[in-house]
Order: sequence, then C-alpha cells, then structure tokens
Amino acid sequence: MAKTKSENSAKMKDVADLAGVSIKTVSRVLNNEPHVQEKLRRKVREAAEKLDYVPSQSARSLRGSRSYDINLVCHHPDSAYVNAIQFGAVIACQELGYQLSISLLEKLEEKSIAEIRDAFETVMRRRRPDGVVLLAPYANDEKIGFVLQEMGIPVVRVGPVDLQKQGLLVEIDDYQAAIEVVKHLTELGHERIGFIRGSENQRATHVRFSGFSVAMEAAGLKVDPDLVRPGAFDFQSGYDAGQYFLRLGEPPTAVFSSNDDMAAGLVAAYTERGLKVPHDLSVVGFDDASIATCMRPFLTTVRQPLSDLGATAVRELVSSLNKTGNGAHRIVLDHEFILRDTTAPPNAA
Amino acid sequence: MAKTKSENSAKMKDVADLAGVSIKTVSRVLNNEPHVQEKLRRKVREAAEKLDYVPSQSARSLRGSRSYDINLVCHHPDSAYVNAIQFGAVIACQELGYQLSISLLEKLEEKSIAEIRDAFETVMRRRRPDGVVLLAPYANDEKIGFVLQEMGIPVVRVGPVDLQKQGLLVEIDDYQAAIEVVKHLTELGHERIGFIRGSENQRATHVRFSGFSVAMEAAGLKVDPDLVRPGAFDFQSGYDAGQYFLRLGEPPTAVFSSNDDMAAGLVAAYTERGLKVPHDLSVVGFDDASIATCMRPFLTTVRQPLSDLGATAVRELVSSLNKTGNGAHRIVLDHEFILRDTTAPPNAA
DNA sequence: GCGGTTTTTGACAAGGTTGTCAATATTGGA
DNA sequence: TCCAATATTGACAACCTTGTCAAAAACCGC
Repeated sequence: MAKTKSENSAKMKDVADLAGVSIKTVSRVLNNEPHVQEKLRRKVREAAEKLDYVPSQSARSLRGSRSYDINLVCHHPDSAYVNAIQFGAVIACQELGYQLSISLLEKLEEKSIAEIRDAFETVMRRRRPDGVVLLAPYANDEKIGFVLQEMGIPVVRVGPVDLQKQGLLVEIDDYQAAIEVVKHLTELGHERIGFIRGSENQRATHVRFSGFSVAMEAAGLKVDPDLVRPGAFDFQSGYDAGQYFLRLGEPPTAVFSSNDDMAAGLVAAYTERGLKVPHDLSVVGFDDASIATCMRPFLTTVRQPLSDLGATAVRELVSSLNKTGNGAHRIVLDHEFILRDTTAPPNAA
Repeated sequence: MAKTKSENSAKMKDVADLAGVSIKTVSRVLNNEPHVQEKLRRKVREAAEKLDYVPSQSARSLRGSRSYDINLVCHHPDSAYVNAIQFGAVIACQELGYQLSISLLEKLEEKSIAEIRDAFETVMRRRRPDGVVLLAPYANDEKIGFVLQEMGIPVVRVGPVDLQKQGLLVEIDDYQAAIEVVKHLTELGHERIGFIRGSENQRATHVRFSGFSVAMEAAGLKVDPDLVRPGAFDFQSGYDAGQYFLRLGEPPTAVFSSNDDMAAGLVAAYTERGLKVPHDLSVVGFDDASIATCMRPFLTTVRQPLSDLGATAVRELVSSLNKTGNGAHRIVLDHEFILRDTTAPPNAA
C-alpha cells in the first residue's frame, strides 16, 4: 500500500506534480495559508494523502523559522513529578505536530550566567527549539530566564514562580490549596499542626508554607517553629521529620507535608514505632502521587493535575508562537483536595 | 563574551573565513574526517571555539544522512521503569551529541501492520531519527520490528526479547536472576513458594517465571499452580494477589513477585491483616525501584541497572550507526541480588 | 469595455550543511 | 630532476522547504 522505502518518500515536488500545481501552492495548502482556491486545496490534500507525503522537518526548519521542536529542560528526569508533567507534554506535542525532546541540565542554579549560557548554547543551538518548557526548580531561576530571553527562545514555566518577567506560566494555586489543607485540619479540631518543608530552592515550598501560615493565623492558631521541619521532597526527609516529631515532648497532632513522598516517610516513621495514623497523627500530603494510594492508610492529599500542567504548558507555548503578542500570560489549573484515610480528629478512635 | 543574538550566530562560513580555509575543510575537521593537516585542524578548532560555533542540525540532517536524533518509543512514559531508562538514555545522548525525543504510541500491540505503519510514518518521517530505542512491551513486538525494519530505521531493544531478528539488544539476565531469588528462598528453608506474574504481554514475565520454575524443580520442589497468580506490574495487582494468598487454606511461606510494585502491594495486604513480613511471609521483588526502600520492612529484591540499560542502549545504537555491519549484538548487564528485610526462614521469630 | 484593485498563483532564491569530484600540493622512486 | 602516485584542499551542487516578489487572473465601478 504505502511505498515506505526510505529512499523514495514523496517530496513536495511530487505532490505538486500530481496535483498539477506549483510547489509553492502545495506549501500554502499544507501550512493552511490563505490565498488558495478551495478546489485546489482539495486537490493538493488528496495528492498528499495518496503519496503518503510527510514534510521534512530538517528542510522546514532550515528554511523556515520553525523547528517544530519543544525542549523540556529539567534537572533530573528520573522523578515522578517531572515524569508526569512530561507525559502531558508529550501528548500535547504529538497532537500539535511538534516533537518533544529532553534536556538534562544539572545544578544550573549554582552556575554563573556565562556557564549557563554555555550549557544552553550547545543544547539549544544545535536544533533550535521553538520553545522551552522550564520546570521547577529551574522555572524560578532568574539567570536561566535571562539567558533564554537573550537567546530569543520563548519559554513557558511550570509551577509557582515569583519572577515578574513577562512570559508564560502554568501553575496551580498552591497558596489556596495550602489554605484548604489547614482548613480541613482545623475543622477536625487540630491545633498543634506541624509542617514539613520541601527543597528550599523550589518556590512551591515557600508558597505552600506561606498559605499554611496565613491560614493558621486566620484560624487563631500560631505556627510553632518547633513543628516546622526542613525537607527535600523525598521519602527519607519525611521519615527524618517523623523521627524528630516523635522525640518531641509535645508532638503535633497533625502534620501538613509539602509533598506525598515526605508524607509517606512520616507515616512510616510513626507506624514503625507502633503508632497509628490517623489515630496518633493526622497527615496530609501534596501532589496525589502514586505513593498516596500505595501506602496504608491511603493518604489524604491535594491533587495536582501534573500531566495537564505539562499539556497546557505546551499548548500555551505553541499558541503563543502563532500570535504576535509575547505578553505575559498566567494560567491557573484547578487542584483538588482529596480526602482519604490519614486524617481524623485529634485522639480519635 | 559570546555574541548570543540569535540572528548572527556563527556559520561554518564564518569559521572558515577566520581560519583562512575553505568551508569544506571546516566541515572535515568538525566531523573528524581524515585528510586534514594537524596544523589546520588546530586553526579551525580555535576559530570555531572563538566564534562559539554550533552547527545547525537542520542543515546537517537536510544535507547529510544523520539527524542526530534518537527516538525513544514507549507506550506510557509515566512509569518509573520507563522513566529510569529514559534518564540514562538522555545522559548518553547528551554525551554523544545526540538529542533524545520521546514518542508515545498507545496500544500498538493491538493494531495491524498497516495501522502501525501509519503511526510510525508520521512520527518517524517528520524528523527522521537516526535510531529508535524500543522498550517493553514494544521491544518484543514483531510487527513493530517489521515496520521499523521496513522503514530502514535502526533499532535497539531494551529488556528480554525472544525475537530472533538481527538487531541490537540490551538486557539483564532475568532468567538467572530468578534462579538466584529461588536459591535464596530455598536456602532459607522455604518450600511452598508462590509467584506473582507481571503483564502477560511483557517477555520479562515469562522469562522470570521460567527461571523460577526451573530453579524450583532443581531444588526438588514443585510449582504449585495455586500459588502462581496473575499480575499487571502494579501495586493493586500485588495487593489482590496478597488477598488471594490470605484466603488459601495452605498459604505460601514465601512469594517471589516479578516486580517491586506488586511486592509492595502484597506486603500491604498482609500487613493490613495484622500479619508480619517476613515472619508470616517472605517476599522478594524485582527491579529495586524506589518503593523498595520507601516501604517497611525494606524489600529484598533484584536490582536492575535501569538507567545503565538506557545509556548502554543509546551508546550501542550510536556506535552501530558508525559501523557498517548491522549484525545482531546482545549485551547483558549485571543485575544484583539485594538482601533487605522481607525474607527470613519460614515461621521465624 | 476599460483602467484600476485585489486575489490567486508561480518562479526563483535562500537557508547551512555535506558529498562529489576536480585541482593542487606533497611524496617517493627512478 | 622529473614523473607517477598519493595526500590534501576547495568549488560547487544538492538536500527540501519557505519567503519574496512579480505575473496572471479575477473582480470592481464607471
């Protein structure tokens, strides 16, 4: 059916000949440009279909201004968070006729502008991506934003960002979500509520903590510094925080962990000591990662629509490429509080 | 320092002018081709360095035969297994000057050759990748292999594969690993050993089970069909298997789960019933995924060097592109039995 | 039916690299 | 020293598309 020998795949010229038009007209039709009769449009489309014509990206991007390539820049793709976002991004790219490629740039936040420039030059200039998706913790890095702007590459950031630079941003309302978590815990009757922070270089850590603090205050409770622990968004740091809480004379009755992995570690620490969650401690996580339902009891948490974030980021980026205005645009996706089994009134049965 | 304005990035012509040679000589030097004096080589390299020259991939792949693009084809990138392999693949690509792009092709195994061809045509012909990394369960799919061969795209497969087609393959010795697991359990004194299978469309499931069966037989034990349960490589199916085992009149004293997620589900099922692992049941997983150390007790398992598998796959693929011989090549990476806390002698204290 | 607009179409160049092949420089042997 | 053979270098075409601009066609009002 299809002539698939790699050597003789159809070119635009072949389509043009078959349709009896010029090569430029084919180009116009296939790129949905105006100024072509409807009749010719059909003819060209049929010819392209018949010949299994697929445009050559190399030629397109060499001559045109587009590469139809979106680059996802992250620090460590081997993480469930990055992975879920990437998943959505790949799907959106495929829908839009783009290709997603991955760049791994390590410890960029510690580097100088010149070094960052070098790192990006190689990766970005080989095949000039039409845009870049920047994930935490790089999304909020000023130097990286500067370098990319300097290179003229459009950027969409995913996650909470405090950079006021113009640009695209896709996020959830971490602040509001944190407030809802506290509301849930205070409504259950908790007053001694602890908090486990995430990595300090991620803006999410600060935004969630800020929502936590404000909601505590609004509920007439004060944030006890002894109940606020550092963390690194991983299981181990949650476990460590748990052991710390267990040593406390007056431990918290509830803890809000800024992500699920740490919440799981926290629960593990309590469980190991023979204590019961939520009887002895209520726990709320953040993300609704897979571990939330792979642990017992099931974790109460906030769902972040991660793959939607990735897909939306790509769609916004591509749509911005077609518009002239490169103004700032911020999109907030819905989060969802998910009530499961790790929260209960203090000292409940 | 660097002129980074996107408009005036240096071209090969600029390097040639600065070095005082022809453009073709620059091309030769930068591609490490022979027939250039050492003196000129240096000169060209210096000029390129000075101008921050980065070759244009579009031009390269338009004219030359290479696209410097490796495509990772998978069914669902949002999985820890795929993710870890991808991680290694990205790193290797960056080292070698290649770019890794991701294709998501769903339910390909259910489709006809014509449909598969269509799916690949679009993805592969836009920007012809120099090669494709095929992961489970697609690695072992005959139709996909056929289509890619037909399109003339080199393939490296990752994971156990029984296809005898010529081609590159990177895997661990799943069979031997399974034998080691059984050996460990029988040495502890277990005789009633259960097995949880993975997805039936993954070759790993069959190879691991086959190693399990053979080792059982070698130990003078017989495989009790009642103790072999189906699974889907996810937490839930392990949990379900656990509930099944718990209903059994004569339950197993040990279970070999063909991956860690299912092992974790199995442990959760037992723990929920108030039973203790490894006292009431010994459990061994497979993969050494992150969950293995995020569960309690820590899971005894077999480590698969997933990111190494990905990196090795890419390196082999690229190296094969430079050689003429396209013969079959099979690389087996080392696995490692990891003794943790979920195994003990039957009915031990 | 005619001059002037507007819409539709096509010819051709350009984009930056690599392959081909011819030209030039170098080497070795007689 | 000179010729043949080899090593090095460069000129130019080719890859396939899109942008520019001019030509052709269609349309308008008088």
